[in-house]
Amino acid sequence: MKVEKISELTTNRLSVYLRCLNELLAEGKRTVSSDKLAERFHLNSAQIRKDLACFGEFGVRGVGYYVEDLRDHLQKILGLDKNHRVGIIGAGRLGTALADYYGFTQTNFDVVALFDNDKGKIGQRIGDVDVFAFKNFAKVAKKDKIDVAVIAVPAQFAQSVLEEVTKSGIKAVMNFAPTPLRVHDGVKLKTIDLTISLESLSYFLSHVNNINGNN
Amino acid sequence: MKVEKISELTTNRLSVYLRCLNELLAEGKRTVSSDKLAERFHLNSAQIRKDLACFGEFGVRGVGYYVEDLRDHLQKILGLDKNHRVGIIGAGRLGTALADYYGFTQTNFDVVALFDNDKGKIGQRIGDVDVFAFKNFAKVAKKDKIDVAVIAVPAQFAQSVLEEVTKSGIKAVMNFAPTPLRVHDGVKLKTIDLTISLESLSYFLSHVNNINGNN
DNA sequence: TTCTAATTGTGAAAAAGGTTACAAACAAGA
DNA sequence: TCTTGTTTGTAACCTTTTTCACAATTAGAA
Repeated sequence: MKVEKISELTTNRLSVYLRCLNELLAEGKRTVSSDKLAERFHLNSAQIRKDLACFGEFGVRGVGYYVEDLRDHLQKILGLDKNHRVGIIGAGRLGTALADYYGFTQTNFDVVALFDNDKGKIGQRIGDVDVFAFKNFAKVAKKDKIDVAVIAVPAQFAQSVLEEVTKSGIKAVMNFAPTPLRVHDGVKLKTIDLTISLESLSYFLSHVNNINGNN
Repeated sequence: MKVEKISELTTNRLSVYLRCLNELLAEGKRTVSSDKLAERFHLNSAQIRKDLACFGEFGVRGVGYYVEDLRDHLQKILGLDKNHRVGIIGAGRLGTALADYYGFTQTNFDVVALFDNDKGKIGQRIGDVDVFAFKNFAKVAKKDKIDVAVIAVPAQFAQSVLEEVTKSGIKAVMNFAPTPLRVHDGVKLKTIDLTISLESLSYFLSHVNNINGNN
């Protein structure tokens, strides 16, 4: 087992493995080999084994992995054994769509508050979630124990929102504003830039030759 | 200039460069060197030059790049000189949020139709866009010249939606369902999996030590 | 107990991606 | 025209990521 720095590519795959294991578990499978996993979900078996090896020896040679056992380990490794409390900044279409995104409600992420500057939105209730004034972020975040912030505001406000959020002690931020942001050390930022994805897709559309399938 | 296969990492960066150039253009800058570009937008100058070199020689030694000229080239390379017509499948919260996503309206992507199976939604108008029955996708896609499909349906339906969409001749698909999909050759699929991003974020939250800032 | 078949964990090779460093090219001033 | 200073385009190098290949380990059958 290596204690080195784990790359984001690896953690992304861990999430995929977890999903696969849950599926197998739902089918009542008790054990699975890295080969079977790889074949069924179109992954690479050596990579699965290597990724897992970063965190310990979970398999049994000659047998494979115990599905439930490995699932539990992965959940723990990914920090999904604890609940996370999410605050979304920006109560526009995207923000409110995210507020009841299946993935949030599905896993251990509870959206507990929306924030906005628009007086018309503050005080409203969207789904199960109240909209607060963003200027009260720190206060609400503390009271509601928010540990993940989602930025869903226009690009020009994103950096200052991030600063504010960071100041209040949040360590994990997901950014949907199509702009790169600077973060302080110790804060993890993940940006999902739809503009980049779209434009990149457009590239492949006008170069249909060089396409190699997936992703 | 190399005609090799261009990686997605490169096309993603091209989109970033384009954004930077537009910003410089708005400020009235006529030329820019790769060094200045890199410094200002926190990129790497050699990488910029290398990425551009895949498509031609756009710079002038001793001078740099002509901002407007390079912008136009990048737009062309990314296929953003033509308009794209987007159909979104799934008129739920996410689908409708995407329908008036700024990035779509902003760039050359027009959302021209939403599709759903829900009788209550079919025939409605959301923003500027009509909701059609998904079973009529091929027909509407042809009539409205849709060339990009966005999948915003629950994971269990995503694969069959993709098949249907592919059958109607669409070559570029963006998938928001948190599940990997299989595509036929010649179709470009880009999946944005929020569950993976969230769970990966969760990992870094419970391992706050190993954090190295950005992305 | 010994043998066989399966499967892990991992070092070594290969591929992909990113950075450094510099010759070649050009602009502008002497 | 020649010289100086700048900046590109790219070859060489380095790093990271992925894949290959196999010794080590285990379960179960003989």
